[in-house]
Amino acid sequence: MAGMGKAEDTKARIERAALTLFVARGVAETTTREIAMAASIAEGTIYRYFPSKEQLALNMFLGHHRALAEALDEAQRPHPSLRAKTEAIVRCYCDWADRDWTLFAYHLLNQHSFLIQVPDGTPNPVNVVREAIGRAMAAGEIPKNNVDLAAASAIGVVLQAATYKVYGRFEGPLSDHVTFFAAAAWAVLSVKEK
Amino acid sequence: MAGMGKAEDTKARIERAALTLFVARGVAETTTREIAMAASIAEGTIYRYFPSKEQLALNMFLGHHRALAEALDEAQRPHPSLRAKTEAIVRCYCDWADRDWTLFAYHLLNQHSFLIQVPDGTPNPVNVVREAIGRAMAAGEIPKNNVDLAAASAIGVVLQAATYKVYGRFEGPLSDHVTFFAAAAWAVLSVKEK
DNA sequence: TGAAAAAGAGTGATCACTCACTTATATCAT
DNA sequence: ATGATATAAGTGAGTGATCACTCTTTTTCA
Repeated sequence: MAGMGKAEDTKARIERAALTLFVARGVAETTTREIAMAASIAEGTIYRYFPSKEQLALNMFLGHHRALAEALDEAQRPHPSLRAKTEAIVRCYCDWADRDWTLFAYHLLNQHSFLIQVPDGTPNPVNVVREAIGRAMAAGEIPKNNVDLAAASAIGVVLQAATYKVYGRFEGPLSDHVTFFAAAAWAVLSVKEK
Repeated sequence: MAGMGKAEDTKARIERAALTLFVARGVAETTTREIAMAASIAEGTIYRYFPSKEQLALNMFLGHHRALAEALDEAQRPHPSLRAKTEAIVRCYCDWADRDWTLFAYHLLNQHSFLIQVPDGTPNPVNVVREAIGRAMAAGEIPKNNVDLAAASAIGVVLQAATYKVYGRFEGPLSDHVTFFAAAAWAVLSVKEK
């Protein structure tokens, strides 16, 4: 932990311990005592850095949510075509998953509990994809379908595979399959509804 | 509730109340007192029908899980080609979702907590799809890719759309989009990896 | 030596579950 | 039919355990 003060180190240890336990056992099922033990600190120390267990859980979710959205947006922006954007987004997403799998899995498995608490105006991974698709439909690059439906199905191609990796249905880095995911997502987007 | 004894009616009321609350607030966040109030019975009555809150939650999950798997298997069996099986499976799945949306949403949102507790040998929705895809690959009907990966991505096309309906990203019955889902899933399966 | 950080016993609230009891319903002898 | 009795269904106050969070004390270190 180079260049990290003692306090910041403690805070990071708390977050990492909480993250691991949240993924393994669920947020509600993880106690503050367990977090403290896993982080090798006292229970009270958690509250020097976070006002509550809920805020600790929410902060980590929102941090990753926003950062991922910004990364995806930067990845797709330079490319002119949706086909190229698709590949760039998929690659960026898989890289994020592989870089910090625990954080990624936490974000993936707890969307339903935190998504409603995302403040308005926060960069949003789904919106990045949705808007790129919407523009491509308007430009006639792909068939004009229901945008939300197309976005959901295309995202699902990658997201469900990631979910099954969380469940242990297969191993190895997600990035190994970037080409397949991109081709599959593109195939979905090319389908003409009805 | 035709042909339902008083006891069975009470049991059904408990299950329905629990289901609604579990979907709206989460299993861990729902108290037995709330379930009792919503079902218009006393808290103690829950324990005449279920040994614990956990078993109540697990029973409902497993019941739907097994029944869905059997329905999907019956839906795909008569069809010879994977293309036809795909359409049949997608249609069956969407019908189940539309028929009892609360139960469906409960199953969808709580897979990660219950999937590890599914007894070996239980009919499994994912396996039905996986095996159909595996046979089609062996028969040369579709390109020979990683079976788990192909299954995950194809399933994701429908499942993620269903998830976004839970989140309120769009409305109306899932069945309205059966043709699109089937075409999109088929497009994914037709992609040649690498 | 003073302020920041960490400790960990303590606290009040919550919650799943129990249990002694009441009420409703079914069974059956007269 | 009627009353007696057995069984099932339902009740809700009570209980013990748990847990997030607090507070006073102790340690660390600049």
